[in-house]
Amino acid sequence: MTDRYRTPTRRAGPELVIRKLRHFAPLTSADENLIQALDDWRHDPPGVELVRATSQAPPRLLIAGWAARVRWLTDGRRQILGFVLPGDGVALCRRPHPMSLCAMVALTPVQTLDAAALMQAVAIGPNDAPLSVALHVGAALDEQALMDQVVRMGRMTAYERIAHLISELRLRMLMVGLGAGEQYPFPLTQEMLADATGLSIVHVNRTLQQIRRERLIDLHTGRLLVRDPQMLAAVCDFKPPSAGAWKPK
Amino acid sequence: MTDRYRTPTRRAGPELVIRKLRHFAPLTSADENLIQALDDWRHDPPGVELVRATSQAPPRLLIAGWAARVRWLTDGRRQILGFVLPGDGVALCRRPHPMSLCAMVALTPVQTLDAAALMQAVAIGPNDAPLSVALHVGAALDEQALMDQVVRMGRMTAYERIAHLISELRLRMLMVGLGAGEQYPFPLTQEMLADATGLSIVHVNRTLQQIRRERLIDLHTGRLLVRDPQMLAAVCDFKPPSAGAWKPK
DNA sequence: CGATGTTTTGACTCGGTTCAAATAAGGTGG
DNA sequence: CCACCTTATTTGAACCGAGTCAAAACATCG
Repeated sequence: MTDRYRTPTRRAGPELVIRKLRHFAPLTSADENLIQALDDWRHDPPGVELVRATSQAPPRLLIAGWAARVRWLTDGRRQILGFVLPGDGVALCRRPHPMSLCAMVALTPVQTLDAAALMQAVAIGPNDAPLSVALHVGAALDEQALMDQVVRMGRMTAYERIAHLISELRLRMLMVGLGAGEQYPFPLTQEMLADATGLSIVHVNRTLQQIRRERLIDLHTGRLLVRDPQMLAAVCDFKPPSAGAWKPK
Repeated sequence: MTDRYRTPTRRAGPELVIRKLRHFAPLTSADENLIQALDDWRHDPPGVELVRATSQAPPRLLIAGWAARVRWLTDGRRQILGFVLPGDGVALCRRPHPMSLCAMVALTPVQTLDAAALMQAVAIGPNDAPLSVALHVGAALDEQALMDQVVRMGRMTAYERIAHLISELRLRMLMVGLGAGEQYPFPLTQEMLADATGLSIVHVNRTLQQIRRERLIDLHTGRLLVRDPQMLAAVCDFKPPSAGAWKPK
């Protein structure tokens, strides 16, 4: 695999996180400095279990590369519960609890940053401090995403599921400032999409072709071009997480 | 509808909650008294929105009757995200956040109890107080249930989905002491089961018949008899929420 | 250049949906 | 207690969305 997903420099990485959290609360410059100052980097190759389902993992931030939250059935079937994008947390849960709720696996080469100092600061400060609020809103959005995942697989057609998932990923990338001009990095294989949408690989392939044929998206070699974001959202009843949760720019 | 689901007396209701939380942490008698002392009751008929998706609701405890967390697509399709059983929380989320994440609807006549005093006590006390821990574990289990829901609909057959869902509900009822001798209240219609499992009503019906034919369960007029809990769990790879989260009796 | 993983295509099958109608169960009012 | 209404369950038959199997075409990388 190329190092296409390892691009962020020392400064650009934390910048992603700040950009995301600023959507949720007006960070103080102290907050931003705190995030900029994180420096315990770590690189992992694809396939690595960043979080094990059974044990508790230390909190980190994903700075570059993609990961997925995953569950396996004993017979080998795999279900992806959600994707983890740059700027998202890894084991950032604030519940004081010995068990992490599911495994997280790197899908590409991945860079993470230790976030213990961040969580420490939040734990000490008041519950309504901007940083704390921002993290809570982020956690709420994660939960919303999990609910969207349920609705997709419970009540949507293959076509809608994929359009909806892509709409979600697009919005999340937009929020952290990844991609420009409706062009985004998209390192997912069709197998990963299948495991995330509850479809077979073959059917994902055919459905993608249909969406492409209808000129809603373009998808080649790790790059996604969303030709018609509005139509893409319309065909699958995609609605950005409800008003009030965060204010888009 | 009968008043089959309105049975708990003034004392038996809170008892359910205590029984549940005791699985998660050794409550102090002060904790238990606090719960017993809650007394702002409320009764609602089936169909009532206990929580609206858009606004924030005050925290309550469900004491009698069943509810469901629900999402609607604009064309009317409905998805049930999970069921809420006696002893469970209603809007018990501890995130200080203006948005509730999805609607909750009463499926039967329902009794709830105001839990503001409970949340207040927890907010004041330390984070590792037993009561606080218990609520956190409860929240973690809720999240696990949501993940199970994803796996069911993403990667399981109709037969497995229903067996798995019933296994989950059985375990949760066991935990609060509802039902005895493998016989449990079961107020769900096949339409509700369909909306929860992502299947059609007709197919739920046929699948239930198959499970009955195989003598795993018996299901009549609001009562569930689990004839073979182990086999029921085995056929769908059901595993109780991972060890450490709570210790079954 | 071969080796490996990913995407694509075709043909066939099947699990689950849909539509429509019959039957059963509960709830209500006389 | 019966007649009636409504809602829930059950059945049958036709259909279709998505899965499976197998092989070909592409990419990417060492």
